[in-house]
Formats: sequence, C-alpha cells, structure tokens
Amino acid sequence: MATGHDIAMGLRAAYWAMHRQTDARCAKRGVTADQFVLLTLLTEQDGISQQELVRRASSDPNTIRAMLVLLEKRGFVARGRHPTDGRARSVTLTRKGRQTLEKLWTVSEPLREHLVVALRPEEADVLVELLARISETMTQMHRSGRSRSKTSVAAAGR
Amino acid sequence: MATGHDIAMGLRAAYWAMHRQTDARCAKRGVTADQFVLLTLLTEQDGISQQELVRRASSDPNTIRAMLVLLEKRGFVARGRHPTDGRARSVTLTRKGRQTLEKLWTVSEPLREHLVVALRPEEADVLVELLARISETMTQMHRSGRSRSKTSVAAAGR
DNA sequence: CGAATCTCAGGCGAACTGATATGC
DNA sequence: CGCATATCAGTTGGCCTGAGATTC
Repeated sequence: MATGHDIAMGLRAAYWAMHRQTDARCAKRGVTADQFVLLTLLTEQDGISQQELVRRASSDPNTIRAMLVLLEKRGFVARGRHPTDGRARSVTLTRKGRQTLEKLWTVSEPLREHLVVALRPEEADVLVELLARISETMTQMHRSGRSRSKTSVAAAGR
Repeated sequence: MATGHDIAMGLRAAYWAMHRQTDARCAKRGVTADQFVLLTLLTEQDGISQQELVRRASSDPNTIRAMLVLLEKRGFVARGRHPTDGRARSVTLTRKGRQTLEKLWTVSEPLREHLVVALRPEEADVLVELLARISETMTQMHRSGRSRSKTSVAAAGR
C-alpha cells in the first residue's frame, strides 16, 4: 500500500522527469521550462496582473517579477500599468512572444502526446483530480498553520 | 477531459505545494527539502554509492555531489571509499545525521499524514502507479530521442 | 489607517555544461 | 581500449527573506 512517502517520492520523480524533458526542448529556443509555463499563462488572459500569475504558476511575487524582467529584456512580454488599479501591472505577450510560444508549443507537443498516451482518458482525469486535491491540502496547511489548527487530522488513515 | 497540459500543470502545482511545505518544516533544522530527500535515501541502503543516489533521487551526479559536500560539511553524512570499486564513494549517515533525520521525519509527519488523508487508500495506490508510469514515459523519451525514435506515438490520444 | 501590489537588494541551494582524473 | 564514477570550475535561473514605495 502506498504511503505518504511513496506519494511524495513519486510526485517528485514524475515532476522532474517532465520538467527535464520540457527544459531540454525549450532550450533550443533559449527559454526555460518555467518561463514556458509563464508564457502559456499569458495566453489564458490578456493584461493579466503579476499577482494573478503568481497564483496560477504556484509561485511567489519576487520570483515571478524576476522572471518577467528577464522575459521583458528578451522582448517576449510587455509590462504596462493596470488600467483601473494603479498598484498592479498589466502583463501581455508581445508579437515576438506569441511567435516564440507557438514554436514552443510545437516542440513540446510530443511531450504532452506521451503524457496522454501513457494514461487512459479516465486515468488522466483521475490523476488531475487527485493532484488538485493534493495541491489544495498542501496549501490549506499553509494557511491553517498560521491560525488555530482547524483541520485536525488526528488518528486517520495511517 | 484532461489534456497533457492539464496533467503537466497539475503535476507542477502539486509538487511545488508539497515541496514548499516540506521546505518550511525542514528549515527549522537548517535542512532543505531536497537535502531531506537525500538523507532519507541514505537510510534505504548503507554505504550507497553516489551514482545510486543520483538514480533514486531523480537527479544528476554534479548536483548530488554538491549536495553531499554540503551535508558532509555540516556533519550529516560521511563519504568513504567503496570497498570493492575504487571509483565509487560509499556514503553513510553519521550519528548526527541519523538524529537530525529522525527529527525531520517527526516535523514532516503531519505532511505525509495530510497526503494520506486527502486520498483514499485505493486512490493513493492508483496515484503512485500513474506517477510511476509518467516517470517511465518521460525518461524513456530521453533515451529513445538519442537513437532512432522507436516509440512512435502517431495519431493516438489527442 | 490597514491591506494589497509591486519593486529592490541580496543570499543561497540546486541544476546545468564541459573538462578532467582515476579505476573498472 | 572504452566505459563508468566521481571531481572540479563556472554559469544560470529560480526561490527565498526582508525592506521599502505606491496605491487602493
């Protein structure tokens, strides 16, 4: 039976295997895997704020800013002022960014192809659901740790 | 239905959520999450070689060496010569390393607890199995990419 | 005022490339 | 000899802490 440790190690192995593959393919375009992720997020919503990127990329403000500064230097993104909120930045893909992203999608397509083929459709659905539940649990720990611990686990699974 | 991109993003989110939690808890003992992983691997087999650690940690020789050098400086591990293979190193936990690891297991126990509780036992088994399949697929790509592509995916899932 | 959003300075572990030594 | 194991030098991107500016 799978323990918490098994899950953790499995998660680690799978993530890094995928990350390395992504990195190797993106490197041909001078982009890292993490930068690729950021670029894809920018297509989901135009003029997205940095804070929203932080949330969607499961990262933190300082890291995202540093990455965006790099991407801006290389001409992939533009960072303007938010129309209604003076504090926020409005981040958009440049034309060059869109073109590069298109190529990145192409070179990384075999990767996603392999992911899908390795799993049956129902399995893929289950996997994404379980991963989401893990993310939730882990981020909830973060919040409940600051206040009084509401999510008492006690003598459960084990 | 879950796409390859959904899986990738889900994997990323879950891994980082877990990694941050682990890091936060291990930091109280001056150890990073990745170092914690390395220390746990050292309990699996005594006098393990660095190369074997590389394999089990899903990492690479240079990274593992750098981490071991750090851990050795801090007195957590000892690196001797391998008894039969003059090239290899024989890495072991020191007494201090074992004591620290014990505490790390304790402070990270709630984390594994949450992981297990968030999933039903059958789900945990399925998850670990699917993650293993992903790892395999991704590392196989790495190898088949060097020779002629035997694993033709063609018009499969999509 | 407090809270949110972003900026800046700085540090550090981790991942990588490439070259090299040594033993199998 | 080729191959495996480990070392060393050096670079980079990413994550983090802590402090501060600006705006809501």
